[in-house]
Amino acid sequence: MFTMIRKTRSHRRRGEETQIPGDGRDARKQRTRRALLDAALQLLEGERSFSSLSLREVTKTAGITPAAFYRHFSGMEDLGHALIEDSFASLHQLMRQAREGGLPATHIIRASVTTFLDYAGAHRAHFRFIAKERFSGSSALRMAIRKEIRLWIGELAVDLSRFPALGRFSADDLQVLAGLMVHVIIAATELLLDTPPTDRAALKRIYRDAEKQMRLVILGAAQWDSSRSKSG
Amino acid sequence: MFTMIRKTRSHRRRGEETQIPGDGRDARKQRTRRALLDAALQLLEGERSFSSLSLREVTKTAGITPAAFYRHFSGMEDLGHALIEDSFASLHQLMRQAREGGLPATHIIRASVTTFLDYAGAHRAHFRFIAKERFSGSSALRMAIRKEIRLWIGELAVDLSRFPALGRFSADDLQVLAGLMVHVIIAATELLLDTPPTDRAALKRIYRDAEKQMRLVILGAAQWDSSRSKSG
DNA sequence: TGTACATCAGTGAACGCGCGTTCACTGATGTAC
DNA sequence: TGTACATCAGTGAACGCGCGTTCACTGATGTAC
Repeated sequence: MFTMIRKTRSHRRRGEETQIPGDGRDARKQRTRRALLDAALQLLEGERSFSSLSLREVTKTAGITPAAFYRHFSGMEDLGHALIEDSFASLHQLMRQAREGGLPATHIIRASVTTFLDYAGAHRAHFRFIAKERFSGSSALRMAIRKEIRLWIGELAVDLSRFPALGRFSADDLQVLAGLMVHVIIAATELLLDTPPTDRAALKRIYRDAEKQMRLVILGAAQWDSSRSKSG
Repeated sequence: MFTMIRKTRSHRRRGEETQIPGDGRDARKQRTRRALLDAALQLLEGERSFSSLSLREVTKTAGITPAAFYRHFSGMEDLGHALIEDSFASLHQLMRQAREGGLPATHIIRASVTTFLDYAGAHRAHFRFIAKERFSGSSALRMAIRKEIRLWIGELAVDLSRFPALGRFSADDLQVLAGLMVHVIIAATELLLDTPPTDRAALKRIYRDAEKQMRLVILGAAQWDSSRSKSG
């Protein structure tokens, strides 16, 4: 009841000039939450896997006491799910940009591969977390990640269906094709994350090989005939 | 000096009829070592990742005291490396069989995919361990796994070079093609490991889709021209 | 505007627990002769 | 073959440590009037 009223942000009606903007109780809390997420990502940058992180070291890294953790998350599993949301929000943003901004019709393969790998390189911590937890996380975490990847494949399949050249593809086979493309990108991303950003030559090779593989897949797609495939 | 002499297995010269075969001190030790490896694999069957296993629970599962662990491994990291050896020995055996036994010239794609996925399904514990540690293991473990995968891709590239149809491929591009094929198989294997062996329909779909992807890749390869590719 | 009260993010101490590693030991197995 | 001695896989107790979680608390921020 009264908590509802409390939530209406009526503070900062006065003294606005002396108060640091966004430094209310809510803002502070959000900042601490962010600090916890960032602390976990930071600890994951190295060798460690999420399941080996302790609640105490995350709070220590974030600069709060262990008990305060529970003001934000019910436990480490909860924080893990928040990290997945965080990481895929990153990916969704990229997809939206690519769809709205529109990639060049020519060199569309190179542009797609480059766009994605650049983005992954710029969000290493998030993508590294996803790569690590995709197989070794808890069942719930793994399922959440797989759901997001399936979603991604589905969206790509829809995008692909708009290409006249792929008219011969059944809906089923479009999913298979999209799955293959996404896995080429995932494999390249995983390679990218294991390469120091300073090793320009290695990075270049990863980009080039991913592009070649994508081109090879598309060459195959151009020859594909769903009616000749067993269940397409 | 004398330890060399000791190692010559001169025991069981007498009393052979009462002694259980293979029950000497060495044999017992090997059996305990095996029990430790199996205990770790068993604990990894579920949600757990290797880095979250404790030395104590591995020894408990294996039925020995924690201190006895050190008679076999210097620590958990050491046991991890033994598990990788163990797991890839499994894979090498399959590769040798496939190369010697020879796959049918017709339906070779289906046969390859089926052979591999059947094998992975029959060695779930080993392949699950590899899938989990490929990204979330310690740096040394990850490197060991990547080395094995690179080796596998290299061997496949050599096998592929023998196909006259792939004559137009540069050595570089053969590696890229082999890499793509191996990744199709890895992606399917990872999907397989997350599917209960009882779900026949889901398994069938994984086999079918992997086969389609492989066919698509080969269709693309047939159209490929290395001389038209930037650096091939 | 000023005051009295409510909220609640973060504190610090405490708890019982499983951890990795060490150590002196036991007793079955193996070796020398 | 029998005996005396050596080896060493496995034991069980002990250690100090970081863990997750709980609790009563503090004090800055927010609200009511």
